Amino acid sequence: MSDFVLENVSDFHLKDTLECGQCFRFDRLAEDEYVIVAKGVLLHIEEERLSAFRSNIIFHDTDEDTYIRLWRDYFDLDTDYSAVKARITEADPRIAGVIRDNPGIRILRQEFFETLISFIISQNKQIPQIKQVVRNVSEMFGSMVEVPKSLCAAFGGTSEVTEAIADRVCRYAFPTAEQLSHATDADLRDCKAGFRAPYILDAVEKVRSGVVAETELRRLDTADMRTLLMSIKGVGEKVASCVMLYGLSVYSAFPVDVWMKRICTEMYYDGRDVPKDKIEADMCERFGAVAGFAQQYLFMYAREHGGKCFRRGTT
DNA sequence: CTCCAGGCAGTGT
DNA sequence: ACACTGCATGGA
Repeated sequence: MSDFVLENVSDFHLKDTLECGQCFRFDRLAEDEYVIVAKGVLLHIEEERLSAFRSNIIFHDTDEDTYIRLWRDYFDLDTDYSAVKARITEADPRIAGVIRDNPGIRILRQEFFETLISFIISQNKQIPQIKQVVRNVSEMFGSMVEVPKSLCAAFGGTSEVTEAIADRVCRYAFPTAEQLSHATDADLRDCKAGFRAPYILDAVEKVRSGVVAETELRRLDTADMRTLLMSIKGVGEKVASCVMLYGLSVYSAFPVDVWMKRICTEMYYDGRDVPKDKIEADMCERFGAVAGFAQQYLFMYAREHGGKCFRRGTT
């Protein structure tokens, strides 16, 4: 199978989109080359930067039909990000600079169940550790995915999966609710989920039994959607917002975590300490239907700038 | 060693 | 309504 190439794409930067904290199922091969596992498929993807704002995107070993069926939706390529950016900038002109620093971030349209479990795992953990636990869970309970030929070639092999690939790349899809229903508390602790193990079990049971069903969630308005999600143990305000934004593509959601609180108190409350739910309500009012996009640009900004300051302070 | 990490549930006022 | 604490695990 040959590659599918999307030429001269704007508002798309693979690295920033994957590494802005919304997704945990990718492995980096090189600066602009990644392996992503989603929708039960392993994607070997590469970006060729033409300029600061334009790229070719190479979907290795992918035919056009698969691109249309899976990846166009996953990477949100039908959304006009210049319009999104215009609406954000209209709501707060100061964010223009933040967007200019990371103009290629997109909100991935990820799968609901995987997003739910992943963000339950995310609480009180750092991103590399979240990735590791999600990978452990996938390897223990998920199905193995097919490794494309281009990936073997990238590792110097011909067609067989080498040790190097197995080591660098997760080759297991995230498990379905049915598959995860076989997990015990001890299994999940072996995956290093720690105290989140019972939360995962509750989420799996509610999804598998239909108490929390994706189709029903999508029918509900955002308030009821959020309430239903929060009926799961281990799902609070922040995790519910993340599941809505990343796993159900509700772009009016605005997750507020420590980073978001940090930057919002600086930008909007003159450094005063404001509760997170108040911040969330205010930002949703300000940014409306594009709040989720605004949050993602701000998150990247907070992590880069805030992170640097902290590292300078401690070393 | 201690402290903290994309929080949340449980318990106390 | 709000403040405080414990929580598994690993890295700084």
